Amino acid sequence: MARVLTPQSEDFPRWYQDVIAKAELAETGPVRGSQVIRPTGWAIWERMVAEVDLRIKDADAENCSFPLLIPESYLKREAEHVEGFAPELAVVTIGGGKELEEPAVIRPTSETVIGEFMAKWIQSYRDLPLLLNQWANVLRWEMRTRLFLRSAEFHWQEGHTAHATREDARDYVRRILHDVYEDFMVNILAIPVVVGRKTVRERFAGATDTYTLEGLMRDGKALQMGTSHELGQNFAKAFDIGFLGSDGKQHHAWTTSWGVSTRMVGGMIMAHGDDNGLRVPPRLAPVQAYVMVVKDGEGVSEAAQSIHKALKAAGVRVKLDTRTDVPFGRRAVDAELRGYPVRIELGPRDLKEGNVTIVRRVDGSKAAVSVDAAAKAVTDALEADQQALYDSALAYREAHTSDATTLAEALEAAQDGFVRLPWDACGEDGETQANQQGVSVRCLVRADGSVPDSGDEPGLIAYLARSY
RNA sequence: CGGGACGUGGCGCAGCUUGGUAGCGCACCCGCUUUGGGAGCGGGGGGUCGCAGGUUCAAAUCCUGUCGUCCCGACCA
Repeated sequence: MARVLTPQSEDFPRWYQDVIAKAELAETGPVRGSQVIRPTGWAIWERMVAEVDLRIKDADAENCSFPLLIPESYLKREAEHVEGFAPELAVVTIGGGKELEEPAVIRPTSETVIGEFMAKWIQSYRDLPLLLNQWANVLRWEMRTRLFLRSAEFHWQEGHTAHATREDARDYVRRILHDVYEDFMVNILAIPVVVGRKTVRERFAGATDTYTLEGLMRDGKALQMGTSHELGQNFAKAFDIGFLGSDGKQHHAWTTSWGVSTRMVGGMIMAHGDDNGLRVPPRLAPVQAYVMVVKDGEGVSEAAQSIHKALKAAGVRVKLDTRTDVPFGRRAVDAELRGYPVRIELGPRDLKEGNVTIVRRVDGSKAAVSVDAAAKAVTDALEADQQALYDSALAYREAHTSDATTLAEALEAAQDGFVRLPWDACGEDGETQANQQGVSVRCLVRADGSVPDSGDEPGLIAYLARSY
């Protein structure tokens, strides 16, 4: 078999770029840091959107749309927020050929505009909670960019909510963290995640508490797959989001924000991909089954049509390929690069025996199955391989997670995956030292693995790793 | 922002040292033969060499300026 991609073991970043190019997922745009997402890549993102959106709605948040441009003055109202974002803002100063009275910032995130409007819409405790979400693109002028993982412009969903009490805000942030994000990542993306709390240093600009979901990529580096923040009353005070309580007194609301982005596409690629290309988890895959006519003749295309129909009827997302003028090898390699979970090959040779060949992307296995049993075999394979991908990602993570008792030990082990180190043995000074060596504290968890309410709880465990 | 490199058909590159008006691989188009792991042969289309200026009879090649991109570092939900 001809070598299509740079092997992961030879040069992982190169492999990553190769897959994205060869599978035609995306390429860089004309302006620095911008990216063009091609149909194959966008289809994967659309599936992510569909699944995450379902869960967001189950959490009772409603979708809406806020403007791309934000008055510059809004950003300045929350001190830490401006400080955090100022260096990466793009600002519009001219409109219609005239200098604008007030420059408009292209949104890097929308806490500020949404806060402004929440203030208008909330009068009473009866208006709370207010649960909003928007699917949007945002812009951050990043110094160094990589397709999907860190692009200047990227697509995401950003949820913004306001609550009457701190407890309610906290509960909601946790609900999003677990019921929306963790559930999606584990059950659809098939990526195990460490769910925890960010240290003060890694906290979102303007938040009081930041939570994260960290995945481990196949090169031993961690990737933040999503975050959820408690903003306390910081934004409520800056934007005057107030309400009259049942006690007849005026209060500031407690707000939250949370998001996942196109970065997850990069995470899916790096958590599951192998030297033959993508391995897209079946439940996520825009194309789950790829029906391929190997060669014409002897009723082959009729059989292909009927299998295509049967699979569709069984609820499988299926693509039919009858391009017999394109060589077999090219089509097989393309299907593997794109990570279609199951390929059904039909040719006169198999059909003579009443069979088709079923090829599974996860383990590369090939099996002859009778035409009648094909649909069932495909749905069974999809289910089994969803689990198989999760199991292998979990096994990889377990094999690349170690325990350390001292910082020095941890820094050594962090060269190849996660290290668990008692937070007491690390601390903020240790975190600074780790950062200097390219290692960061990804998050803090309790000894039982649950998410801490505060960074000051005794007995916390820090997860350290190199990261994207 | 500090250090390094590079801009030549769609992509990847050679040519530049020793100026003479552009070449290779892939991709693309046509034809025939092929098709169970990126097919073979033959034919063909497409670039004025990032941009501007200069030297020269003559510039992709030399000089100056300029713009852009990439890599390393710093920076970074």
